[in-house]
Order: sequence, then structure tokens, then C-alpha cells
Amino acid sequence: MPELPEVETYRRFIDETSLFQPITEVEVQDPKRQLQVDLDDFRRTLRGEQFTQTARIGKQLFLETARGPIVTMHFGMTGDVAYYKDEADTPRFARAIFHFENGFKFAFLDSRKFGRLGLTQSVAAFRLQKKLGPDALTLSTEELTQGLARKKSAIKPLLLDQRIAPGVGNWIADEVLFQAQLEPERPADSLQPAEVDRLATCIREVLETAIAAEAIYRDFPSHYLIHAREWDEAPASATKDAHLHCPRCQTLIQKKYVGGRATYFCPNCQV
DNA sequence: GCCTATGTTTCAGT
DNA sequence: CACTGAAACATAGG
Repeated sequence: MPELPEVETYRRFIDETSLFQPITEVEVQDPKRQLQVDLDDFRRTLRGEQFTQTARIGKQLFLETARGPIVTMHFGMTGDVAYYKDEADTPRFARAIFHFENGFKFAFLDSRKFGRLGLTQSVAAFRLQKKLGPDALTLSTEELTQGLARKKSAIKPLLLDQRIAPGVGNWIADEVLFQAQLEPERPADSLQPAEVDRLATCIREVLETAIAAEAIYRDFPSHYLIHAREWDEAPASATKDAHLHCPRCQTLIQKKYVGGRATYFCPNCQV
């Protein structure tokens, strides 16, 4: 699930549950695959340590500790978080578990194991190394213009480029383009300045709306395209492949692949 | 068994 | 060098 709104929601969850609690033990189920540093180093660094604050750039989360080292967390396609006390409540797919002195545990869940945990000394250094652009939640028109400069490819894959608008994922990209009424395959260099400005505004507004709904899609406004993706939200009478209609003009929502990713759009509203 | 999947990286080809 | 498309990763769910 995790695009920027989910990661921001996880960040707030961690702020509410897991700060200022001494860490007594750390478990990582499949360190070879999901931990980017040595497991013993990771545990030695964190035992006796505590998380003091969190930060986020795009889909990348940072858990800062009192003594300095920062845990980096990326949720891949299926990452999630949990906080619980009883062993019996250990959630399915808990891939990393941080035990606190008060008996509670914070778990990093991830069925597909595409998520990654690591350590860094500085958020700024990590950002440079990963070439992450300015966070999409506060992306300005100037920053977006800069990111799209001299780009000729379709606008949608560029929105997914974490160097340009980190935090935008496949579903949010479709929503943003729908709200901005732009065709996903428009070449970036064909966008007029007013269209880039509209796009930047829609990126921020869609993300703010999604965060306000704690990334629960069924709570998104009814004029959002996202509902066309949630087939199980469709009326029981609808058949599985019955595409939903555009909330603006009722035209049938189309699906195609753009940049290799499933893309939903309204062929009438988006030009 | 078949297909799809909210992400990222890597590699081959143009 | 820039860009594109496909594959790979590992697993669940329909």
C-alpha cells in the first residue's frame, strides 16, 4: 500500500507509540534480504537506544535515535506497521520487531519482503545518496518545473520518478493527473506553464486529502478517481470487470499501461 | 494453475 | 549519455 500518505500515517503512528522508550531487543527475520547493514551491528547500535523523533522524505521514513544513528525504513509494496504487547498478538508478516522496555513491541510488517531497513548517520546524506527530490507534499511549481525541465517522456512515469516528486506512487499519480485533467501520456515538454502549476497544486492537494483520510481510500472524496480502482467498493451488482464511471462526466474510466504500470484515466476529461 | 499487485533496481537495447 | 521496456525480487489473493 505504501505511497506517501501511508508512510506519513505510519510516521505519525510511530510518533504516538514508539518514541522515548528504551529498546531492549531487535529481531529481523530475513536480514540477508531486508536489512542493508550487518544484523549484529544493527542490534548493537539499537539496544539501549531510544527513538527520539521521526522524519520522512517521500516514501522513505527515518527514525532518529538519541545518540545519533538513524534507522531508515522503506515499505516497498506491502509494508505496514503494528504496535502490540502480547506475543499472541504478533501480526502475520512481522519481519522486524523492536522490543521496548515497557513490554510493548513495534513491528515492521511486509508480506512481499520488498521493504528495506538500514542505518544512516544523516538524513541529508541519505537524501543525496538516493537522489531524492523535494518532498511531493510541499512540492512547489518552481520545483516541479525544474524537475520536468528538458524531459520529453510521458508525464506519468516522470511523476513516479523519486528524483522529481518523491512520494508519488502509481495510484496517487493517476489521481493527481485526473484532478489536474491531464492525459497520463502527455509529453512533459508539451505542458504549458499553467498546466505545470495546476499539476503541482493537485499533487499537494491530493496528498493532503489522502493524509487527512489516513490513507484509507474508501474515505477519499467521492469525486476522486481512486474509487474506480477499488472493485470491491463497487455495488454488489457490478461485475468484476465493470469499469466505473468518471465522477465528473460519467464517461467509462479506461485502463491501459503507461510506463509499464496500470493506469486509470478518463478519456473525456483528461487531455 | 493463471493473473495482478500501492516499489525499486538492474540490465539490455535503441 | 538519455531514455525505454522488461525482468527480477517474494508472496498473497482473487
